[in-house]
Amino acid sequence: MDNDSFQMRALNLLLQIPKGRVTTYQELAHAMGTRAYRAVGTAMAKNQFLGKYPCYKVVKSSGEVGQYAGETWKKIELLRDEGLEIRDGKIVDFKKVLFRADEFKV
DNA sequence: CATCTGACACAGA
DNA sequence: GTCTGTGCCAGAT
Repeated sequence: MDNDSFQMRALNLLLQIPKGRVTTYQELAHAMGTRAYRAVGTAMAKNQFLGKYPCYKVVKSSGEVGQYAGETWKKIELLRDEGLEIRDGKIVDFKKVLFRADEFKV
């Protein structure tokens, strides 16, 4: 199915993130039961099903937006469309909009 | 099988 | 709070 690879599992979890909320590579990996936060980012970079999966909702644990297909500005614009406030590349009230690992559906 | 890479995270200064 | 170095995992070479 669409859930047989590490990458697909990560992308699938993105669909659970409500509008106006974001998650981090760390939390996302933790929700998958692994510590491969590096691999999560790498997986996204190799395959972005932009439009299919909201990969722009995945940011760094520090609250910075992070990279996005070499066009970080676009990631920021998309996040702003979600209603998020971004200040100098960092999400305002980051903790408020953060979708924690334990919030993901079991 | 060995080595490098990367949309990251954490510890130390 | 910042900056630098090291560790991490899965996939690619």
